[in-house]
Amino acid sequence: MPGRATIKDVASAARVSVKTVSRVLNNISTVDPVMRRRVERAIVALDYVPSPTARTLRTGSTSLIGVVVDAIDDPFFSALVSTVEDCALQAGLDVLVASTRFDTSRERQQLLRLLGQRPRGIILAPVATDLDFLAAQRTAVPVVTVDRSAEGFDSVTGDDRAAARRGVDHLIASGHTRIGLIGFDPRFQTAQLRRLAYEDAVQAAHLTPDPQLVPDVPFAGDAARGALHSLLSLADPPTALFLANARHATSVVSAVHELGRTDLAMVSFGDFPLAGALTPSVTCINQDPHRMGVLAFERLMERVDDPDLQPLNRVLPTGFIERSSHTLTPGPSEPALATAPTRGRR
Amino acid sequence: MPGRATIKDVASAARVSVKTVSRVLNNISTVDPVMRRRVERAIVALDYVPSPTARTLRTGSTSLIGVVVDAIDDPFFSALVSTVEDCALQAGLDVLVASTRFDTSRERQQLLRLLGQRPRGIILAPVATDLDFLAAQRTAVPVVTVDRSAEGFDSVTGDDRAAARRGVDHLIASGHTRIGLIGFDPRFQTAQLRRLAYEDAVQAAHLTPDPQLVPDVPFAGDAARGALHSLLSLADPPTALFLANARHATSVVSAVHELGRTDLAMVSFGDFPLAGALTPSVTCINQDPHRMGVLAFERLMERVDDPDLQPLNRVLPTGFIERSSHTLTPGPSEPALATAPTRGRR
DNA sequence: ATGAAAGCGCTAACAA
DNA sequence: TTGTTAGCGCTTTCAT
Repeated sequence: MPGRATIKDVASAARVSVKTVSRVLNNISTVDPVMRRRVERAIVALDYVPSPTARTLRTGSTSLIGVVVDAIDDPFFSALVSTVEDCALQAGLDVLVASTRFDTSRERQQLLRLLGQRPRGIILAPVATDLDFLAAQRTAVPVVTVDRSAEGFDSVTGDDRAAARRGVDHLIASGHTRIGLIGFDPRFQTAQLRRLAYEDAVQAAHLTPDPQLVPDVPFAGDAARGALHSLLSLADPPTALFLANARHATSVVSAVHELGRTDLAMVSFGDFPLAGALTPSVTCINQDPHRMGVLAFERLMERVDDPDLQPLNRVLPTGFIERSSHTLTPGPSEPALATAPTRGRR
Repeated sequence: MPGRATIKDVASAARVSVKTVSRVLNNISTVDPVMRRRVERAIVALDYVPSPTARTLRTGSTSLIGVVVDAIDDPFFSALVSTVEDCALQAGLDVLVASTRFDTSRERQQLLRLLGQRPRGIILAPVATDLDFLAAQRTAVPVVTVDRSAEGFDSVTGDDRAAARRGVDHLIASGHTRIGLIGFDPRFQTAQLRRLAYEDAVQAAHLTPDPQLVPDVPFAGDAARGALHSLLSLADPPTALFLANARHATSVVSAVHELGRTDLAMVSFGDFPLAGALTPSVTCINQDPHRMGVLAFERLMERVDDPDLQPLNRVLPTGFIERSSHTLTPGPSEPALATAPTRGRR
């Protein structure tokens, strides 16, 4: 095990200076073809591979970008990370991933770790609202936030409030007057916006607001099932559910099926696999993580090239997939049997 | 823009030598508490983050590991990556991700890029069978493969053949004699093993083997739907389907529901979200990506500590989740209505 | 217990 | 066109 060859070894083997080797490595045109040839042969002979570490230390610039999301196994974020990884590959960058698990201190820790790697930029789904340490001059790294925005940073988000309003309105239009909201975590911006939209819709339809219909559900863990149970045991339980995010939607849908309560109308914020195959099929607000990833990456590269850009908050329109779960008509409170009124899909 | 703080800045701010700062950073016990305190305050005050690059250059060892999988947005692999990320965080390592998209040349490219970052080790779901360049002495990096094995490397895989056999046997025990296999890509080891198991089962039950029941389905893309259609248009179509992986299972289940052909019996290799909420609920072979991730990571660390270990092929038992889709009884070819015989879940 | 100085492999000034 | 020299930020002898 002779240890790795260094640029010096190459230089002495080729009987040139290290600088000449460096020039060859960096494809600088002003190198005599003869020497270039000598250097190239030495490189091959010694199995020389340049050290990116040393280069980075010298130039101060890595080929790394960081991606920090709530959880890598969340379908929405795994799609996002996957897209970013594609973009990065094309741009010749490597991707560092880290997850926050909705925990601000873990987020901070992860961000600091990442910062240590001196990435060219970071794409972040922010948990904390106070990200000052990221903006601190001494540490400054280009950051684009996704899904949620943070003061002073570029962002690419969905139009949460408008989309959520549309979803709740659909439920109301189907005749529901008691609509539960599952997935409200007061700490998160998206949750807040979606809740505001819910309240707008309730108010616009002159329904009776009821805080009991909007339990707090922490993002982390599986609190959604518990929320469903407490909602169902209310004296005057909801006949419809607005599911504020796809993760909780998946839990709630599972629970609803286990309980045989498929008579409950539902709209989910965020499409999820098999939503259309369920009985009844679940109506969803459709976010596009791929597009979000592409736009965030592009913006990040713009900012890397010009750090003095004004922060830009890009809001993506969301789609709406009308399936059947929102149309369930609230019956006279006799829960229907396992298979609900809806049947006519395709 | 004062530039980043360095260890020197910290040292002069704390009025100690760089070595003392270094000692504090590396938690060396022989540091006077008073000085330690001074250093710690300076670190906070200056927002100092040590440079792993410089440390790496000096010590020759990075704090990076690489994870290379088929696709980051595959539920199985996103769970795996997520677990590895957790382990890495605990061990103080950062995670580089890359995807192969089932493409050997992309795999090679990704691996070479990763190698350039000098990671401590790599966890890889291999596509190519020839990974010699990874083992080359000068480049040698510890590698543990997951899901599939490769000659000469540690691996953590499922017991594909045994598990698949069990799944097909269940279908046969329910009375099916024409069983389709969807998800066979001849290029992949797991697919081959699962197909062998399928053939074992068919033979053991003295059924008539029929190659038409086993279409080639490339892993990449969405060829599973097409395979389903061609299977269904056979003169003597299958009454049951063995779905050889969770990705294709999701596609097929969607298609089956769109076609209203929920009378088809199914067993899926790999559990997936909502499998239990569908009607009928889908019986699954249950792999545990979390466990696989933990074991792969642990093995990688062992190998990092001792590169001369003998390669170890760890095979994980898989679970079996009996739900209802495998029990559908092959009727006299009159497709049942939307809701199949099964009903009694919970 | 602490510090001064050397050097990891590379590139950027500056000279020649 | 080519070579010399001085660091990038850190850890590590080796003194003190």
